[in-house]
Amino acid sequence: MAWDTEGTKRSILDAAVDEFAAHGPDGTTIERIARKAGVNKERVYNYFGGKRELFARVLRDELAKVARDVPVESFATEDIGEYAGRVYDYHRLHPELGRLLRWEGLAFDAAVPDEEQRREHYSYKTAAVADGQEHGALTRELDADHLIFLVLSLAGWWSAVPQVARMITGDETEAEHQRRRASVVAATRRLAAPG
Amino acid sequence: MAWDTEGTKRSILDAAVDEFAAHGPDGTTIERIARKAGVNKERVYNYFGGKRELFARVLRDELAKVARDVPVESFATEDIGEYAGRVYDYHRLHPELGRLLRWEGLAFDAAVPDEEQRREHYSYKTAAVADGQEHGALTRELDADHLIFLVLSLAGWWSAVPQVARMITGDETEAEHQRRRASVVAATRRLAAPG
DNA sequence: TCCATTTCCAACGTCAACGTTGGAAGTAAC
DNA sequence: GTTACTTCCAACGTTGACGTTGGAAATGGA
Repeated sequence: MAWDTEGTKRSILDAAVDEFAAHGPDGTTIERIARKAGVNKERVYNYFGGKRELFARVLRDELAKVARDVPVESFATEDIGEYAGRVYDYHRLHPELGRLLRWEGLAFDAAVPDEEQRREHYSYKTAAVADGQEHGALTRELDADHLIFLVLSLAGWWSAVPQVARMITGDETEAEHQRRRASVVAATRRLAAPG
Repeated sequence: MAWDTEGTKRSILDAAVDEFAAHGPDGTTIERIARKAGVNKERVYNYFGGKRELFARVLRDELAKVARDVPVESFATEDIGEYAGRVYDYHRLHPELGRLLRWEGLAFDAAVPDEEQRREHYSYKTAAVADGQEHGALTRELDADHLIFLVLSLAGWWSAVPQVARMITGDETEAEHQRRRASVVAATRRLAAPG
């Protein structure tokens, strides 16, 4: 039987996303990742170093995905409310990213990997808001960096404390998800409207 | 030397808050809690059952504290912006609660302890918003449950993903905290303003 | 076909947390 | 001071994850 190095790496990464998102850096074991991927755990150490490095790699990959799937140029031309709706949709469809970010915030906080690169990633979003403000499409009452951050909070908080969301709003039926999305869009527009 | 059962329990609970907030349910070990409290771990099992029960107890205590320290009756008479500011302040001063809630959301989600009691806790807040809406002090564009939830998101997101906040807004100086608080208050008012 | 290289795994020693137990030390009632 | 009870801990066996190692199986070039 032929080797399939790339396939093995892919299996490991896929399993790692699941495990890290589900159990976090501490709760995840290399053994489970390896078992789930159908390989020996030595492969994980050999290909990706330790747990920490693997976590960083997984997070980097997921951030690349969201940047690809929910792009934004400028809120001078794009509706920021609809953007927030798309972010909400993304979180709902791919809960992993948000979970990974929150695990990271809880477990690491300081000493985040790839910090410089990620700072740049966010600076594009801030620039898109600043551009919208300059063109009069968004309020100037809030600074651009805070405005984008708060918009992300409206879209992301639901999955950050899902148990609280459930206790306040009731169970997560499909109808409730629609209602939530509509609230996120409406709230974002209220937050960002000029004048 | 005399026994001090209550004191021992207090020490354990205090240590448990620190450890759980810092490391979460998985990352926390009963051994470390016991060591920090200066007692044998058998005491922990004897007084509080296992790790899970202790976590539930700690969270319950912290929720009682915030309910006491940031009370609210009705947003018909109280400014919801200032309320959000107080929630922000509370999170900044007592990061434990937010961290515990996020650990809980990540580690347990379904199967939250004391769910009924906590649902009631939140229903008071929703009622305060509904009252504000009935008196024309708050917008009716958003449902009361979603509005309070989103307001809490504006106040809480900063500590939920502190690393993201840092990358977007820069380091957490005292000035930056002031700016954040002001943004939370302003954003909440924009979100909730009637008409 | 032979040999160097790469991929892969079973098995290992180490370490730390789990939850429990047997009994010592302290307290209170009589 | 004897008895009954409570508080406390040292020590235990068990389990599971860590990261490593020695070598087997597969590959590809000479």
